[in-house]
Amino acid sequence: MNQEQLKPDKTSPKKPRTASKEVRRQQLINATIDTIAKHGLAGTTMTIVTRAADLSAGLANFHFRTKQNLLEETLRFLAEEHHNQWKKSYEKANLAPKAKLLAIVAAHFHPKISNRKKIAVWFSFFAESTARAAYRKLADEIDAERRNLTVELCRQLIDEGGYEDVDPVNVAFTLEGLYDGLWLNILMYPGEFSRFDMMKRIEDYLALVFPKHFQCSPHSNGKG
Amino acid sequence: MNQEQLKPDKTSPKKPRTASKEVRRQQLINATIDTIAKHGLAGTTMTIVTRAADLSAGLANFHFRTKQNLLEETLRFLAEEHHNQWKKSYEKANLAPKAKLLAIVAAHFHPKISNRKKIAVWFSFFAESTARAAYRKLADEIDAERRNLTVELCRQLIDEGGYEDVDPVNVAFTLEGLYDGLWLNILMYPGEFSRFDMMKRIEDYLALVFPKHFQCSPHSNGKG
Amino acid sequence: MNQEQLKPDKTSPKKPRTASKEVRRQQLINATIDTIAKHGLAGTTMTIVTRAADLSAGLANFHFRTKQNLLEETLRFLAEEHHNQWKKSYEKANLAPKAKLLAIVAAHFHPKISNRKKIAVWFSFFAESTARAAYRKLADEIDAERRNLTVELCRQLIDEGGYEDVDPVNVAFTLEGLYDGLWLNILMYPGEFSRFDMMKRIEDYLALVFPKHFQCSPHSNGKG
Amino acid sequence: MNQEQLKPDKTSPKKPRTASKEVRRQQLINATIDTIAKHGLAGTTMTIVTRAADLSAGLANFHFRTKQNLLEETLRFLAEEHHNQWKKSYEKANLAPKAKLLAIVAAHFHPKISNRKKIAVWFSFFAESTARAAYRKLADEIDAERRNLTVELCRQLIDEGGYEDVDPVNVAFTLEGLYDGLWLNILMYPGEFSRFDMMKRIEDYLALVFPKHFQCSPHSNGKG
DNA sequence: AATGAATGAGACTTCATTCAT
DNA sequence: CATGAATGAAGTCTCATTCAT
Repeated sequence: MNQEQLKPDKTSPKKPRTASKEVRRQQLINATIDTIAKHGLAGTTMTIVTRAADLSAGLANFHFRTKQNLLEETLRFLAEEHHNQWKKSYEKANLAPKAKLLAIVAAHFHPKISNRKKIAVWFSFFAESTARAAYRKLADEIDAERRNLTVELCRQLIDEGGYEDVDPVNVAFTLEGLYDGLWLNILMYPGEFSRFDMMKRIEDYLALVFPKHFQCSPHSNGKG
Repeated sequence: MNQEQLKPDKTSPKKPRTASKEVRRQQLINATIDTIAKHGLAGTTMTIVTRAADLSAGLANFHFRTKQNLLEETLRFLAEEHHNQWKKSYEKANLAPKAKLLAIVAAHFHPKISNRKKIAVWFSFFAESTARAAYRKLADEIDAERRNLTVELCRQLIDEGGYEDVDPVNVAFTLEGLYDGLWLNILMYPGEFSRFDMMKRIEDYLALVFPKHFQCSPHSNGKG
Repeated sequence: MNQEQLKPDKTSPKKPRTASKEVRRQQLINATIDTIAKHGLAGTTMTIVTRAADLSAGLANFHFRTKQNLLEETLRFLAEEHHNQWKKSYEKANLAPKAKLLAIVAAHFHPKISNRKKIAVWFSFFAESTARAAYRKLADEIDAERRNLTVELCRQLIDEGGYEDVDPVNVAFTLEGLYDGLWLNILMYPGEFSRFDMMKRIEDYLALVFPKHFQCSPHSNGKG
Repeated sequence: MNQEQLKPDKTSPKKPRTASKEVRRQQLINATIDTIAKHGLAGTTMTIVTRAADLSAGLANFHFRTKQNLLEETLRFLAEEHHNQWKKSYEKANLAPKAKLLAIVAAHFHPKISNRKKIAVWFSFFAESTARAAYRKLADEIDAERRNLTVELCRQLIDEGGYEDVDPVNVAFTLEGLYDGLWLNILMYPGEFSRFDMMKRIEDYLALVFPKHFQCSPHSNGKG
């Protein structure tokens, strides 16, 4: 995994005492993700983060100035990683609307994006969003762009399939709700759901809305 | 609202110096909910909570022993309140499966249950559930009971309507995912969604799955 | 044991809700002794004491005004109990000096006086005597009277036996030192020494000083 | 005295902001000894200790983690200091048993070891030993080693002098009792006894037990 | 670029004492 | 005489941040 490579090998006799600004920043952000996932946002202290990064307390301050800033940069990193993930698949030219929609769904449940650790971090920030407007603003921006695209793709599917009664906005919001709800399942019931269970559940919903484009998959026990 | 009545009027010359254990506990739990909603779990201190309850710092310790215990009791209160809400409607005898299912949905979005303040608290606990097993256990228990009932109701609807391809377990989990995802919307986009928008979205989904029982509602802009 | 009788039977359905001032005071003093022995002076709180006495927090305040006062009264009780013990035996008329001296020794190691619980309390007060002059004053007074008597008795023994080289003051101080040192042994090595071991050790010393009056007892393993 | 040198001069414009771990630890341990002697164990707070050390409150936690740990390390320091003191004199090769025994006695009453301040600390820990097993264990270990040596030395003296009726174990325990009892005298009657008074009293006892080895010193008033 | 001792504000908690009942 | 909820000062400990090295 990415952050593991960056973390210096503890068994090696020496670790390099200097590294580039970017390497250190990423090292600390990865350690922050690990720590929030393990101890929760309330249990995340600079000491734990810097120890997880195998760096000194002073260095975190040097690179991020304040704890609050480190947290915000961590959220920004996750947001950008997420954004890049779906943007990359989505922008492959010549994809049909159906394939583009599925690309967004797949990105959402890609293991790099939707592992339990990162979901834990997302929900920590969601939970604090009432208290900290900065978090909500950040989360808002990426959601809005993706949702608008989803609305557009649904419109195209409606055109293609002639689904007269379907409201594209409604479908897009329901999809967004499903994304988050299923993520929460991954968080709360660790080990019970695979990414494929989740994607299947989304596709089953799409099959109901757009039956000419998507097929309802065969029964399963719903637990993967 | 309840906690407002309990909070003594600060302008009155005297407040009663003693009250029953139950009154004080509820007063503190209500103040805890207010505080988490306003400051987040990480920003919730005993000082803020007790000041919000207009009580002394020592009293919280007297009634709840530790902060952690107060938080857990607050979560338990919310869980029980939620549980009572849907159980009450659900148990009205002679209700058809469709009506029972709708009763559960309505309970989930009842203003007493799903106002922004309480949802903020729920998500705070969800976020910490990785770090604190006690939270997950509590949330688990109420979810499981309701989900099992939903599976059973779906099974009855399938029997009644002959929906051969519908997997009741799958539907139940998707519904649960939707509940949480829509709650998150209420949290993240305050003021944009009414409880009726949310319920309509659920019913639209049910209309797709069980078309003989539920009607898809007419178009809307999805924003309430 | 004394304090056990005073402590109401917890299994009885009712305890008398009122009792005389003296009974309650003694109940609380006994509970204080138990608590200091068990938790140390630093770990002794009014809550623990009153719970041990099976009484309410307010009552201790009613009877003793402050915690400090309760502690001092407890020390005074022990001091008086100790004083009465040796005074009673000592004052039996017609006792010879040797018998009187032995009476004082026996009183010091009487099970009512020198059980591990009470010794623990004594040393707690000794330890704080630097910080709290009141404790030292109290302990001083009883010690001085007894030591003066010991000096007088030694003088009489010296007269009787013609021990020319013996300094009665020196012997008295050494005896006092031995009393305390042996008490400390009882405290530090619970279960290893009986009162008879202790008294024998004192008598061995007296046999060395006053060989015509006391006999050195036969060898033992020194552990009782 | 040692701790005075370590304490920076408050009137100097600057004190060094950093020092080695060992220096700070010793500075805090010395301040702890001063504080216990002055305020008693129950009156010893971290605030008082750190102020006495002229250091910040947080630093004590940084170096000792908890108050309890600081107290235990303080006791350990005293125990080791004591142990080193008698071990050093004792191990001087070619000393006769008599000289070795006197070396142990002298170490016990050496001003570095048996000043009133440190004795106050010792008795504070003795008093709490019922409540805190850790204290007793620590005190036990050093006592046992020294007492065993004393037994051995007595045995050698008995051989040399042919004291048939003397039980070496008994003498050793009596000596230990005397040590502690005389220490308590130093604590309770400050200014009344010199170390020489104490040592003389021990030697008088030894002269009674081993008359061929030790001489009873001439009379004194027993008060130094 | 990096360390880690040091600070101090503020968190949680304890506990002697008060007081309405 | 008795209770026990309530207070609030003071205690221990945490932790983001600073700074000399």
